[in-house]
Amino acid sequence: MALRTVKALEKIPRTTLVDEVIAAIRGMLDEEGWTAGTRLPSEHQLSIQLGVGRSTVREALRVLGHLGLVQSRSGLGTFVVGKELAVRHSAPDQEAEALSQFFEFRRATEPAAARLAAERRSSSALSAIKASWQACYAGAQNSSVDDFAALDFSFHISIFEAGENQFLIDAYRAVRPSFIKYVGMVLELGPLTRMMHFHDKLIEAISRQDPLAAVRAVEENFVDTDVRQRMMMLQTSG
Amino acid sequence: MALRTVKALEKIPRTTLVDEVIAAIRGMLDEEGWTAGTRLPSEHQLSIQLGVGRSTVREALRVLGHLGLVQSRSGLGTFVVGKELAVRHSAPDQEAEALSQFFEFRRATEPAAARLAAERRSSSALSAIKASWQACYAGAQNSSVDDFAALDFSFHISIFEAGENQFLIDAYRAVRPSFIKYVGMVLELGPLTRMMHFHDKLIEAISRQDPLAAVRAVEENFVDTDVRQRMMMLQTSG
DNA sequence: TGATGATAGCTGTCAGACAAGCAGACTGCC
DNA sequence: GGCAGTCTGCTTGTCTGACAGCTATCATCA
Repeated sequence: MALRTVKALEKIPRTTLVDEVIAAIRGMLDEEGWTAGTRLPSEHQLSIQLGVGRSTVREALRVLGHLGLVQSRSGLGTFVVGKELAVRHSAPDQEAEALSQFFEFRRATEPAAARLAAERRSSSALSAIKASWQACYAGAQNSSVDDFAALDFSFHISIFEAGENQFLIDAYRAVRPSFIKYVGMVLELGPLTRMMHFHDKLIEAISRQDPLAAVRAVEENFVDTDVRQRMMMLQTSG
Repeated sequence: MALRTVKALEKIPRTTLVDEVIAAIRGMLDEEGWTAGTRLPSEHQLSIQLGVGRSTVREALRVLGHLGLVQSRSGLGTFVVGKELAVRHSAPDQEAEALSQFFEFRRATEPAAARLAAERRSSSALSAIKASWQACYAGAQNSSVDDFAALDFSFHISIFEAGENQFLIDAYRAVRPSFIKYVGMVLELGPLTRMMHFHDKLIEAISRQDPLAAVRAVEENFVDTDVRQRMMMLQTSG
């Protein structure tokens, strides 16, 4: 179980300009008191305001549009669809809060996916799950934490794919970056053995098409995972 | 309950070029046998191949990147992250399948959101829920089906917001277009009365911070909603 | 052999251009 | 006065060309 905690030269953040603009506009939605229906500044104005090119603003707005936050209408402008969460509470341990929310999200979606997978899995989907699991298992020997988390994600998404629900698949795939980040964090605490066991049970349940057992396997994986507490441990130890 | 089924001039499709490119590339991921790690054609090549400008391709790839389907790396290219579902089964009634999947998705996410909302709702979040519900109720009198569906979505997303889980909020918001489409379809079958009742029970549960009752209310709303069967009715009646 | 530097192709970003959509003002007619 | 049609200015949608910065590859040289 030699997970190299390599932190290669402490990983320069290197985010893209578009992502920064996305974050900036999300921030505006929070703070400017814009309610649903408000018109945003035009792309041109935004590009000046933020000091970037119009194409950069467009790519950002396109993503926000697909997230359902804004809606662009040709000739009219871009409008706020929903309002963001007013205040991100508990600013001090924002990371811990996000981590906790992330596991809540998994807990909400994974049991449903496991059930669907057990109900519908084709034989090829089952092979895909097993293959991902093989790669995951092999990766535990000699991968960096992040690489292993990526393999673990592949395993989980393969279960969603076996469930054949495009909405759930899309929703889960969208959290891939968070998965890698947070699972990587938690992994350093070393709950690998239990996770391995859980994977085996889950695959077996899906394999014999037993939805109840699949759901149970997933839910057991979350039991006594008080993430916030772990986060504290991580913070004090690191 | 005068939902005008207006179908104003049967609604010209009018999709944007970027969305077509997104669909085209998703199709490629399906059919070209690209596995995770495969490099896509360069943006320049894609723009030629699809007969559009490079910025259009870029906006599409940016969205696909945020969906977690591809990943662009500066200087290297764009790579497939996960593989799409191999074959969308049951091509004949694809709409019915999507509708069914959509309600599966709601069923997976809404109970979790209801529970969180009941646990954490701030008083302002509760006001927001009640306000959305007022608008929704009023809209039932004199809105088009689509407008009403949009109001209903606002109501539901306000519950997610009260739950204060950014991952769930994002996931739910992303299905807004589908919500409006499919809820609009189902509404024409007229289960409005029951829905109204459900909304009342849910708000009450959240209001008195009773997670179990909130979850129960949401789940009752899905009981005996055999969506596929309804879809058939819709098809034969329309 | 091994380090070094040039190179070619890629994404990231920008600026400028034009088409098309839309609301509101404006004009001319009845 | 009322109204239909037109004009105008602003907006998004799309395309093009340009350049910077990144990276793997490969030839070059010590």
